[in-house]
Amino acid sequence: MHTEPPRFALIDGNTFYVSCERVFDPTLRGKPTVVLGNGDGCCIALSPEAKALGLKIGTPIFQVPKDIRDRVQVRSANFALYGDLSGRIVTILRGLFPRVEVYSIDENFVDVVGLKDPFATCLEARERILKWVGIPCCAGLGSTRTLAKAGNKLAKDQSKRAVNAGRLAVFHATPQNIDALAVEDVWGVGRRFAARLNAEGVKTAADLAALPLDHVRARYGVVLARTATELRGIACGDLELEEPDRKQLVVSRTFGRDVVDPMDALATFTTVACEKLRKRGLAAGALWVWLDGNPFKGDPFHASRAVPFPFPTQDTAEVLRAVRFLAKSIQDQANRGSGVQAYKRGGVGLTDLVQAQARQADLFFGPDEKAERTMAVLDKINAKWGRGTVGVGTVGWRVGGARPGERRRGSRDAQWRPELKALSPAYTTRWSDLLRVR
DNA sequence: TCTGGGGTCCTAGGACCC
DNA sequence: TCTGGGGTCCTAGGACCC
Repeated sequence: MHTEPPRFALIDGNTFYVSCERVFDPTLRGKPTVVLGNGDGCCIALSPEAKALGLKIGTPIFQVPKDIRDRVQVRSANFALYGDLSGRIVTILRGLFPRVEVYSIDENFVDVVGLKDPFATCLEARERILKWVGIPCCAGLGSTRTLAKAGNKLAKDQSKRAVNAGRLAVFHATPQNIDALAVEDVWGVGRRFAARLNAEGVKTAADLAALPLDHVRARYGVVLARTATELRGIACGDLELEEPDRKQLVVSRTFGRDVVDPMDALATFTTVACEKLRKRGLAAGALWVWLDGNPFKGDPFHASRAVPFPFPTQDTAEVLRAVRFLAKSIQDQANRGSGVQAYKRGGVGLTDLVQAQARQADLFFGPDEKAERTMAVLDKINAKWGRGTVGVGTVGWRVGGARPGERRRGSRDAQWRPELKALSPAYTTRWSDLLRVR
């Protein structure tokens, strides 16, 4: 076991989505608050007060007893807002630390090597983020990223319910002080591994670190062996400063109700997927499309189709043609029996992604340059005037830019778009939603 | 005739993350 | 009535090739 000075810190926002909602709606502070996922379905974020009422992440809100539901504040997920606040936090961290790895929407790893007092700098980061963005954070320090993660969790535990968390919001984890951390709370240990580890008497992070590495390797694989090694203070990975290129890109949704004609939904997913693709400078070598029945009504229907493109493409129109073809094939198969199949979920996946610049044209196939220039213009217009201002084909467009949950009356997309009843304004990313100060 | 053995690619499933 | 979405990596087994 080594006790090294900290090399990394993990800084993250406490119950991030809830905290974001509270920045612009202070009436939520101190009240049990939940943020719901797509279609106002499941709880995806809970304030501590909501957790205290017994609510759990992932629970469908309609299953929560009414007397409890009446006591919680509910918001629909507002990812435009969360993403924007997340970016502001990253900017603050870049001003304090030499290297920052954006790990997720609410977590950042930073490099603390060479800082005079890493603990104090983490406290400073916490202060600035609280004051300038309004989000309370915790920080974990460690000589490996896994230990920094562990420290973050321990900081959360020890600062819970403290009115002014202060120094308690930062914790330096070492191989010697992680016995209070349950093994299921270790980064890299999920439900399955936790159950198996518990069964062999491994209850804490310290127990896992003490397990012989070849045993971990043989029973659980190389990934968990790395985790165990990192808990001992031996780093197996550094910060990842460059986001690696995506290998696949998926857009899928549960529909607001069962729909018989899923094409409008799939066309919308295709449009969004291709926009993301071009934004990243990638092209898709293959496509897959899938449709599901409603498992909650006992319909296990699932079918998918895939097709490669002759040449990796960025062209929404080309992808859309292929999506229509595959969807029709699924529907034909589904309707061959008795009755008409209805769908509750569907998705579009782009795979075999490559850098668009690096595509090799051959004698027979190359990029459709005219189509791709058209797409570039389309992206520019949508960037300026809002997503969905212009598009390809018959997708349900909306002038001025649509937000999730906004329906066009009488349009076909009203069939599948879930209605969001409690979406907060896009305070920071939409001029018309700016807060007014009287 | 020799029916072995090693390499590679693909896919499906399982595990994890947020 | 209402049931989240988007990723990665590893491994085992089969197909295929030489």
